[in-house]
Amino acid sequence: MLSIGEFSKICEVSTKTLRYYDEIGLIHPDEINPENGYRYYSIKQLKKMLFINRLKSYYFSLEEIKDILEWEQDKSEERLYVALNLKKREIQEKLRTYEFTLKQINNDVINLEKGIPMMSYLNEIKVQLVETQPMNILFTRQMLSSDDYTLGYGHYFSRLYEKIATDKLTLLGTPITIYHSEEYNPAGNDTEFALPIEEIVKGTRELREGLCAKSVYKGPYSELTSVYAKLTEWIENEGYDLVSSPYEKYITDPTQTTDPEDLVTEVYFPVKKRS
Amino acid sequence: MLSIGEFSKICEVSTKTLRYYDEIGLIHPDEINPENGYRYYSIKQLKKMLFINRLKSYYFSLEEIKDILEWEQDKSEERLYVALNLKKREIQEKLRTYEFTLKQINNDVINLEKGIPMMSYLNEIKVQLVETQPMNILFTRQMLSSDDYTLGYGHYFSRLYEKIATDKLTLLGTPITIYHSEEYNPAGNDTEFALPIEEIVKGTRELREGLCAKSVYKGPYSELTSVYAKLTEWIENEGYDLVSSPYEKYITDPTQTTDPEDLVTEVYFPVKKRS
DNA sequence: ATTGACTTTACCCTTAGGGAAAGGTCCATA
DNA sequence: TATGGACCTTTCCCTAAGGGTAAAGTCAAT
Repeated sequence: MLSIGEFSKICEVSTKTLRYYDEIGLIHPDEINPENGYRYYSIKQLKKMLFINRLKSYYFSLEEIKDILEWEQDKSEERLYVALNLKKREIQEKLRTYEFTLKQINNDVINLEKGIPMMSYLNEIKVQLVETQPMNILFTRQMLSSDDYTLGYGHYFSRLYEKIATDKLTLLGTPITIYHSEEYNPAGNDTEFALPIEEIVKGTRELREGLCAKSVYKGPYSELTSVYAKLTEWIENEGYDLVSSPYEKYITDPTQTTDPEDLVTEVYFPVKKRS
Repeated sequence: MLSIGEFSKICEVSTKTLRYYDEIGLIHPDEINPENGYRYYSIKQLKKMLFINRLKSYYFSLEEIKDILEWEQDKSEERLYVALNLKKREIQEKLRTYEFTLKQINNDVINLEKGIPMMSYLNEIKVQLVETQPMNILFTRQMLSSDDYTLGYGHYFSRLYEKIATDKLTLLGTPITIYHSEEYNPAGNDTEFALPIEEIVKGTRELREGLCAKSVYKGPYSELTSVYAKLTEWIENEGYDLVSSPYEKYITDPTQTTDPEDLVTEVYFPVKKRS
């Protein structure tokens, strides 16, 4: 039997950690002296502890590790195989987002080298007042959390495209997203995906004409927040009021555009002059 | 002036977050109604908030962001440039560790496909009892935290190699690391780097001969913990006692080996039969 | 005046332990 | 046998960046 200090030394895990793992039920000492509460670990527990360490190095949470350790012997290998593959994908996803961030930072660094301040692009966002035409749109409306956006967009738009194809409808323009939620809510936003088409059929509605404050933005979708801010600022300053849900028109096809910097999006805020 | 809800909606930041940022002094509302405590933000604060959001997306901590916001206007661009480059390197480092982890997971996945259980390599670690010869070593001894290991190793060994080169000494074998710390301590371990040489000069000492439990391990250094565990288990079972500090001999040169799986390391535990 | 939407503060919760305090225990040496 | 130092115990507070909920106050429109 090994005292907690000895076991700690062998596994290269602090005694604090061992006590914590005991507390959360991840690995209990083989024996506890009932008189003084001293923890004693057996040599056989080494393997379990090393396994825990390995899973930790794979970024499994302690909760996940606890689950894995509780799987029955006969099914554990297959389930572990599945779990490892899932974790692999998680890490690959993280890698992708880090790579994207690196690109973004690089962009700013290059700009700074040229003497362009980081947030100066805000001043480049121009707002114009336009009168839109009524538009017949094929739509689908959903509650979407911000995490699902990238996935959701592809999914819902492709369903709409599919319907157009199977029903032999006539596409009249680029995709549109309408944001119905009054305020930002990380849990989920009421979002409508739409495609302008010619035919009036079931599943279409009219997007009404009217006065809009409009901005055209070239760059990654992640910057669109700034466009919204700019438009809000503008209508405030110019004495307008928002009268219905803002919407975005994707001029470029994100699936066809390799560099996010080349994406072009139009943002519309339907407004009327404040009375 | 915008209420916290309106400001929250425009910036796509929750009101909770805004209150928290107020609390930690990251961004205070432009005005607070002294009667009811309501927070009011000005349109001008939008830019600041968007800047904070951008820095957050670059994985700056709120503490770091607070610092950045406090830099004086005239120096801020240069300092921001430096900070961005530092953060870039941080992210690149994370990318590298994630890539390494992916490799490791893949290794286990492939093994599982072949029906080899994840921790079975433990059973492959063989322990033998050997009698070592005395060795004259050129050494340097340091307190190293586990984070510094990879950097430290390169650094200290290259200093030793340098000395051998300048003093025209005769190298007799591969590098050795001796672990003097009795127990594992994340804050820092007493670590000795050594190279066996022929000449007895200032800065050399004798690594004494004697009975050792020895294991040879082929694979990444990150698995060496298991070898230590295995050796500890072995000396326990076979009735030996550790009599001085364990050491490692790096048979392959890590700077010359591309695949960590090919690294070969010998681990020695100086022992004597328990009386 | 009332209702519903909005806001306030306050308190507890999250991960994976680290640090420190106060006290009990073990073992080897004098 | 006493004692000192190393080791062990529990308990409490702390981390970063907010989320969730409750209780209470406030605003604007009907």
